[in-house]
Amino acid sequence: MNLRDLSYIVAVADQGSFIKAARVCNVSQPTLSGQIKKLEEYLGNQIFERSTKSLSVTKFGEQVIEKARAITDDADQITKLSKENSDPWSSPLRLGIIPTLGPYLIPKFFLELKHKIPGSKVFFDENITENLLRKLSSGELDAVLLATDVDKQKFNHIDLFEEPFWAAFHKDSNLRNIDNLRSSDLKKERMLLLHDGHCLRDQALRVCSPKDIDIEQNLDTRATSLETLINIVAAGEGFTLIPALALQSSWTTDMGIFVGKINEKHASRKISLIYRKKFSKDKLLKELASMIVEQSPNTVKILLNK
Amino acid sequence: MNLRDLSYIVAVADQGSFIKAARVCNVSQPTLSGQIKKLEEYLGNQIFERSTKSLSVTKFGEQVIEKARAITDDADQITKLSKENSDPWSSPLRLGIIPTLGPYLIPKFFLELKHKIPGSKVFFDENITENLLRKLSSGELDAVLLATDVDKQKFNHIDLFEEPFWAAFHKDSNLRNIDNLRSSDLKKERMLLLHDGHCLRDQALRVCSPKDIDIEQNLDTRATSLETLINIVAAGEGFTLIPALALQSSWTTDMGIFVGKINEKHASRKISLIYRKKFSKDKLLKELASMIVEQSPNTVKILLNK
DNA sequence: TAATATATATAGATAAAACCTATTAATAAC
DNA sequence: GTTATTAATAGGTTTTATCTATATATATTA
Repeated sequence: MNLRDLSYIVAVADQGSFIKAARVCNVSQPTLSGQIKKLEEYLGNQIFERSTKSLSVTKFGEQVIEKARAITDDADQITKLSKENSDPWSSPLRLGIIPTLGPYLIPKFFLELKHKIPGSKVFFDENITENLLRKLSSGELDAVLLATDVDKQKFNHIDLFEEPFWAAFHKDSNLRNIDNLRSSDLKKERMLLLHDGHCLRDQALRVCSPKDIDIEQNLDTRATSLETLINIVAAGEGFTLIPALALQSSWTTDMGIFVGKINEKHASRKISLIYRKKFSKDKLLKELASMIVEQSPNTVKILLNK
Repeated sequence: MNLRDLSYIVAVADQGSFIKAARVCNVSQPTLSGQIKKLEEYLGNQIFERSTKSLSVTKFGEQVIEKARAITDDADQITKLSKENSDPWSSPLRLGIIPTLGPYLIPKFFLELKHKIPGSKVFFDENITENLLRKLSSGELDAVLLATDVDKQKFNHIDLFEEPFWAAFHKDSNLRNIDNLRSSDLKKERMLLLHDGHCLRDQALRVCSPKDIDIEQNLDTRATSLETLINIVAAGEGFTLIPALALQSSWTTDMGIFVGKINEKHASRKISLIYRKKFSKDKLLKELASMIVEQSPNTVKILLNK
């Protein structure tokens, strides 16, 4: 049995003639007759009763043709699906992003994307790195925006920019008096951290491991968001590291918090777009990547310019 | 696109591996890979994202596989249909029969048929010859039982038996005194006839055209059934011709009607089973024909014995 | 770091099938 | 009897599916 054969019998049923059906199917009449004969032999039953001057459908043929119509219709739907899908934006891009980046980066490019590509749709999943990579591997997500290097064998990556860390501290902190802030200055202060799993936690610890934090005994702070950290800083409990994009001027104006950029090369994190090596819509991701870089502030546009 | 290709992608989706799917489909792995690749190229979109150590289905692939499952399921149904249909009695035999034969012949073979072939089903259509032949041509009926010769070029026929005509007359009729009844005897009496279209009407007129009937002016009787005719005979209005199978002994015992066989060769009609030349279940009809002959009384079993 | 095992892709050859043209057969209409 | 129409048959060509053998890529193991 064969999709083509089924379309042949549907055509004969519709046209009431082998010759006409052959024309509709763009084949010669002997081809059509032969294929239908073979199908009937394969099925062991006649579909048509034919003579030179009359053609009728057997009871069995009626049942077969009904199914054949369903099949050819579904096959047409597959063709239609593939036409629709040849627009890479026909289905939403499923994009994962870490929580310390999502709320600050998404507003910078999302409106522009909607504007430049009106049909574009993005489904965002804000989650910690580990979960995002698992979902990326399983195909639940199409791409993820991370601040962590990943296995270059397993995934492709487009580096977007280098995001510097800033220190955020209380107005009464000693740090306020330091002009050119360095990580060594921070080691004297108490550092506030996010929960396990947040890559920013590890990044902050890599930049500096200050006093008063006994990582081994898990006695450090474990906030679930940058906002919470800032609130603790505002309460005078310590300082924290903030990635550049998350900085808000209102912290200084309303909350008595001062911020200072850490002037060291390693005091930053690299933001990359990660996707599966065989992901078919990689072209779309390259577009997205350049749009994100374009819409990002100059302070972070480092990587792609060099 | 191809039914086989669709079953390949369904197998890969089910097995989660090209190699395993190839085993399930009884083809080599390169064959399966090649065909799926071709299908993806034809559709212009990836169905699977594959590497040597992981396999996932694209969003597009999910939609295609859903349709592919529907298609392969329907294809299986066609195979199932053809298996069911290879029993010729899987669908009812649609059998036409003329009204002057149906009520008397059907009881003679129907129970025996049910007994010998338990799965057999017959759908009867009792109608006049013209309608039956129209339905036979169009395929609405599979075969018809007629007392009329038909175009041997167009239809096949199995002759069953020769059914003699009897005269049925009132006990006071002059015919009662005739020992060896002949058609010439009947011409002196008034003959009662069925409506136009009933073949028995024409057959009766062929046997004898008695007095008191002005066929041209349509002044003859036009009953719609043999029962009605018999009632008119019982009322003493004339005589009628009755085909042998329709004779009832109660007519004489309860209604004062006498019957006599017309001892002439042409005073009979031939009952045949007619079907389209290309009808695929002709074997089944031959079975049915011999069963009818077998179950018919000896008085009519003439044709098949010679 | 190399060796092994596993999965998919590629290459080239072979076998199967679908297809075409030309012709025949059957039937209906003239 | 001739012509027109429709389906079936015959024989040859092209296309396609399939196979085996091999290459490539990636985990796992030694």
